Amino acid sequence: MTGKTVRQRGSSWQLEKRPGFLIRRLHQIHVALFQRKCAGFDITPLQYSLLTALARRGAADQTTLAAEVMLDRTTTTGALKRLQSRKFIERAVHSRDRRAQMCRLTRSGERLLRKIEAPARAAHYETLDGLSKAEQKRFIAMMQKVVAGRDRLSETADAPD
Amino acid sequence: MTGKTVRQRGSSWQLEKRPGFLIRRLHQIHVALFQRKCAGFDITPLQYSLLTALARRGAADQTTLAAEVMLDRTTTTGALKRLQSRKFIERAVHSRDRRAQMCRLTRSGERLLRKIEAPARAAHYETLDGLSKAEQKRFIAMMQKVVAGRDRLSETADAPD
DNA sequence: TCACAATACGAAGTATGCTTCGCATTCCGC
DNA sequence: GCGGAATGCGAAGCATACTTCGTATTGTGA
Repeated sequence: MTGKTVRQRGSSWQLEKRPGFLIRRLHQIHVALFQRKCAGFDITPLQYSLLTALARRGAADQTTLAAEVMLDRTTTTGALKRLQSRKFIERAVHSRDRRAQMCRLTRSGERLLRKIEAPARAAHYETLDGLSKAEQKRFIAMMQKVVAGRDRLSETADAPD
Repeated sequence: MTGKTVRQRGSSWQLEKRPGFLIRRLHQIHVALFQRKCAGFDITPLQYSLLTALARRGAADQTTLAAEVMLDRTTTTGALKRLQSRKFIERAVHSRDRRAQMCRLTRSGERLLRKIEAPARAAHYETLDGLSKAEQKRFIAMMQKVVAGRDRLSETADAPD
């Protein structure tokens, strides 16, 4: 109270210019948009990613799926359980490796995936509304560039400080 | 099993090209990097945003802070409580409006903010490693463009489908 | 074969982030 | 000054997301 507060010195930089802050906002916007566009289905972006990965692979254990969508195993398991409880996927112990839970789409899951594709795609691209088509392309390319090379979870530049 | 699965038809598009997926990865990368760079302080990006906002304002009620960092009230309250429990901020009922909780930095919070600024800034910019300086500038500008106009939470294009 | 490493999970704990509901207080029109 | 609207919070519930620790199973080398 008596002393001078820290407030906004020359060295501070605006919240709205920090990459991390903007990224969080983008994420927030995308999730909200996805929920809106896919309202009737009650599916989250993560669940959609998992269903997609499962469709591509046909069947897979949870660790493989986690790697596919770039998530840790625990979070992945939680989402898969929720999908299972809604009968979109089946989970069963692998026949030859009883440690593993093999997952696959149910008919219902396949149907869902077909119906949700259009609105999901719309949500993904509407997130970048405000950018021109050309800018969107550049933006996506840049994101891929940033993400490239950081394939492993938490592997974010092992260089020393 | 008997029928054909959904797997990867012409209309499906790769996980790694979806804006939303890439944004989630960026967010993930930034958070991990922030934790690494600011390891000794045990502060999250959100907490850092709140401390910054508080420093700028001097003191503020929770709703104002939530708007400042673009978060819903409940999440903000949770983070503020954690900051309070670690004595980085004080929370007290407003003298003239007993509904409101006024927050302000403690000395300890001010000290923390000064010490954490450099590594935090480094984390924000290292997130965009892989892009040249010029690209980083364009990237940030594009993010601001996307975010602009969606000021309110969940306000993600009120246009009809 | 038998100890040991690697693997696939699960449980628990913490933090973020949202929604809906409800309470207390304040403000505002009359 | 009084009744209802608006405001600031809190609680509960769900989903994401990470870490650490423990357990069961498999594979491997001596």
